[in-house]
Amino acid sequence: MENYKLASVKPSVAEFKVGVDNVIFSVDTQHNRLLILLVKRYKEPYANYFSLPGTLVRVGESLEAAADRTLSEKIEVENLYLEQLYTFGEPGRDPRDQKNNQDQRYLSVSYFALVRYEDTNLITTGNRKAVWHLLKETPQLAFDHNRILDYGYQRLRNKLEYSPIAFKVLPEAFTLNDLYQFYTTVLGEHFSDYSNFRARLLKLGFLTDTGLKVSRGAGRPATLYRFDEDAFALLKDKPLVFI
Amino acid sequence: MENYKLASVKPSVAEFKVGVDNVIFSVDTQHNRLLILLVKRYKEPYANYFSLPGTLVRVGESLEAAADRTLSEKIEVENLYLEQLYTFGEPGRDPRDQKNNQDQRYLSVSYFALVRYEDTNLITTGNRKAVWHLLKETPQLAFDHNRILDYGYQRLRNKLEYSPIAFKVLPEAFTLNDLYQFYTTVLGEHFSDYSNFRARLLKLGFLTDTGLKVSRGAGRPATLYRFDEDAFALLKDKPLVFI
DNA sequence: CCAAAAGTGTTACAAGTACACCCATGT
DNA sequence: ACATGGGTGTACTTGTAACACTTTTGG
Repeated sequence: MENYKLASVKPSVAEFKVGVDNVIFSVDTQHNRLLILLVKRYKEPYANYFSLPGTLVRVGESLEAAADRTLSEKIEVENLYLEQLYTFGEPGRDPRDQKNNQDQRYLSVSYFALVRYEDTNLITTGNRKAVWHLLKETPQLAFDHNRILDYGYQRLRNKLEYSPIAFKVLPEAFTLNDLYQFYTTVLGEHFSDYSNFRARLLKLGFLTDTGLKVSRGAGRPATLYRFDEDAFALLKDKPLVFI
Repeated sequence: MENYKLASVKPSVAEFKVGVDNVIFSVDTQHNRLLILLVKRYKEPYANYFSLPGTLVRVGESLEAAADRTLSEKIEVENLYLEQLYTFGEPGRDPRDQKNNQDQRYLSVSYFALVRYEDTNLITTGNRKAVWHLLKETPQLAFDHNRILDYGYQRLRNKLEYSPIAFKVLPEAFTLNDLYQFYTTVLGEHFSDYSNFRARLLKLGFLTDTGLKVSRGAGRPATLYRFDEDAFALLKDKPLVFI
């Protein structure tokens, strides 16, 4: 209302560039390590800091396409899960906001991704090569990326408990122990008793026995299971907790 | 990589205006009606269509501040819950994307709000006055706002099941029936047996008896309860389902 | 034969579901 | 007194948590 009294004080609309920043997780099941993809910045601001892989959205490009592009520029991966995370946009979150142009703002739409570690191929050419980092040893990141990462990690844990994203990222055939290790590395050692985890998962009925067995050194060979999309679809309405 | 071969084909970064669109819900407990706040557009594009209340983010303004501003321009409300919903930004989602300027994009960061119906005061001056609509009878909205609304409604239902937002929006003192009605109008008639709902809520221990009773016509007077923040804080880690 | 890994079973308890029933008030 | 809305109790089923146990392999 009061904005229209004087044309000269009518507040002006901000101009934005929109960045997409990706929180890309991967689980190295062999070594029980939860990994996060980071890139080292080579120019200001925050030169020599690590940051989340990101890019500015281009003309004619959708947000998700920008997220996908970042992924494919850094790693070659076939199997992944991708979803939007959160949008950060306070004035001043990017130092470039202040610099030359008072009206130029930078907004970050963050995306969350979980990729299959085994068939991930890091692209090491170019001057912004990406590397896997242990999540536990994440350094101080550029911009507000530590905050974005925290948010992404929270989402990862929630998603794992309430939806079947693990199966997008495990091998086609996997043992129940593989699955358990996967959950353990993300959610921590004591998220559930193995025996109860087994029982719950098998009772749900969307894991089908492939008939194949795999032997890992000594001990009884493990049954290989496969995720059955169709069987899962039948229960998609009900809670489904893996705790 | 290939972007650097020819400077002339280097893809260019898009310029954005950022809009904030609000999905504002309110529950009229007296009449068991779930309401959504809409405004009628008076100019192109989509003149005379209803749309979600929104605004463009101004210089120096945060996203959440813009959401708050929209709320306070349309309604006067003291008690509310507000959180970010999702960001929509495909090229072409706003007809203005194409129009004059090929590079100008419009991005929408949507916010979800739940406000207390009783102390809400619609501002009816100005040419974009807001009105409550029955959610069930939502008309076709401008832009992609029906999609945003659907997304917001989903979030409302989830939030109600897993977090105590209802108490931000109910009167200070309320009966268990008020609470039950609230849940019923949002989640549908058969979301839970009243007796079991009562038992579950009371067992959780964050509803404290005010000692006051209220009589609604015939029948036994109902106990007024109050939400105890501190008692609730103690259980904030564990699931908490109101189903 | 024994250690290691996989897989099964048991038991005690907590929570969820569907009811039937009792209580306090206005007319 | 009885209809009306508020509130309690119970019996049954299901889920959870902790743990002991059996099976099948390699060395």
